[in-house]
Amino acid sequence: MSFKSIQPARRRLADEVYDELIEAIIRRDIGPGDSLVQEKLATEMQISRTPVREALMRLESEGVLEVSNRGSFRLYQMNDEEVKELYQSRAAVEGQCARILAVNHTQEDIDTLCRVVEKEENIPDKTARSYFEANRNIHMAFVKHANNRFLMDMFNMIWGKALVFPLFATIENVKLEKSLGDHMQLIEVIANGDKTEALEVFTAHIQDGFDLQIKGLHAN
Amino acid sequence: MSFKSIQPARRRLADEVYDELIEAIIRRDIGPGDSLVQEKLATEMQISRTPVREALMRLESEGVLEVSNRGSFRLYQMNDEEVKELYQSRAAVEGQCARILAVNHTQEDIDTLCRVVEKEENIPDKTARSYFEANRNIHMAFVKHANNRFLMDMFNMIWGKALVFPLFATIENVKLEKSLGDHMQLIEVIANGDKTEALEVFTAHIQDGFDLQIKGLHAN
DNA sequence: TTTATGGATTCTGTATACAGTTTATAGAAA
DNA sequence: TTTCTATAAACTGTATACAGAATCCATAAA
Repeated sequence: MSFKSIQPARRRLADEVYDELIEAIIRRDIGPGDSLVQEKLATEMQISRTPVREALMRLESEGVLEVSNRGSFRLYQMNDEEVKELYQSRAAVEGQCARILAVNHTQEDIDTLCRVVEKEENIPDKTARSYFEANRNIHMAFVKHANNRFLMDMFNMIWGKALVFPLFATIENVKLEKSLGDHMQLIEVIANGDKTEALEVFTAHIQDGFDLQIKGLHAN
Repeated sequence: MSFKSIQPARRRLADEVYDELIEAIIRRDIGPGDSLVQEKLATEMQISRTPVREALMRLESEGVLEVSNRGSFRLYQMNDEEVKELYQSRAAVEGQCARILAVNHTQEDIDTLCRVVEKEENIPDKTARSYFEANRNIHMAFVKHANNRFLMDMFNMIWGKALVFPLFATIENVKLEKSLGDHMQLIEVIANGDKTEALEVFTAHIQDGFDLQIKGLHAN
């Protein structure tokens, strides 16, 4: 008999670099306009250019980076129209998850989701980053319970891109608690079992998030 | 004044390899079980391992390939459950496009879509590949008209994965014309303007496609 | 005959070298 | 001063070299 290996694939240096770059973007160590030069990053991390290059190309294919000067990379900057499109695609993924969950859920699913929401809504500090992560964790819980690998992948793609545009800084001046308090109603509509209603409620909730986002973007 | 360059990014050798590999998968030159060895592919294409490696890693991150022996790659094989999940994610993306189009379309959109459907439903030969491409082109037209970069990206991701599992061979023994004839009704429901109805009709259509797929998979 | 064990083989991951391309710079021409 | 041009600098893209990990195979031990 044989077990499947726990680590599905060998961990490559490129994966470390990938994670590190994303962390740096969230920390705002990498800002818009910064040119990401392979050689520089490589010497900073004390490795060769090869894995750095691989990580950069992956981030490009995911839409986080774009080609700039001399073929090197910089952060991709979204405009308002693209932010709208991003939220529409969120509604596509999470709305479908709501439909699936409405039709197909156990009492245990509901209980788990309740616990997640209760835990996450208790954010430690009122920074935009805490809000962002609590919100993401809650929404991720819904997607996870829908049990669909591809919807999960898409969710991660979308929330990966989200960190690109100046989310943290811009949203700081907006009432965050309001939006965070709305999540229980999402669980209720799922428990209710009407898939069409579930989709509409999720879509409306995401639309609210979009409105907040835009308000934040235009506040400065 | 300055124009944006037409080719958005420099074309890299890795991109060529990527395209070539996908073509090889569609042609069934690369089959399930085949081990894709970097050195072998590189010498065949008369280039070095570097760009080959980059293309393989990209296909892995997209879920087309998975790691096999000694860390090299092979085709990822979906099981029935995953095929179901794939179709659910199609419904998420294309259902949302239908909602967008129902609310927001011009007469010109409708006319263009009609032309596309008429043109594509006239497939030259009755091979599974022709059917696959006609069907994809029709559905792609809807997504394009929804004017959303991210939904378009997701559509491509999904249909990229679709070529992985034995779609062509398995579906050959199923009535293809039936499904291909249903597309006009999709345009009608959009023209009708009810977004909820539009989503339901699209979802049902995709569900039909799934049923055909499963029938084909189990016919041999 | 089956089960270990050591070593050859195969193939990847990472580093490095080098060529080619794009941008910046400085000096000449207008 | 402005505009062009040639040269240098900055980086990338691709090839190659090499170390190390996983697998296979042959041989020896049980």
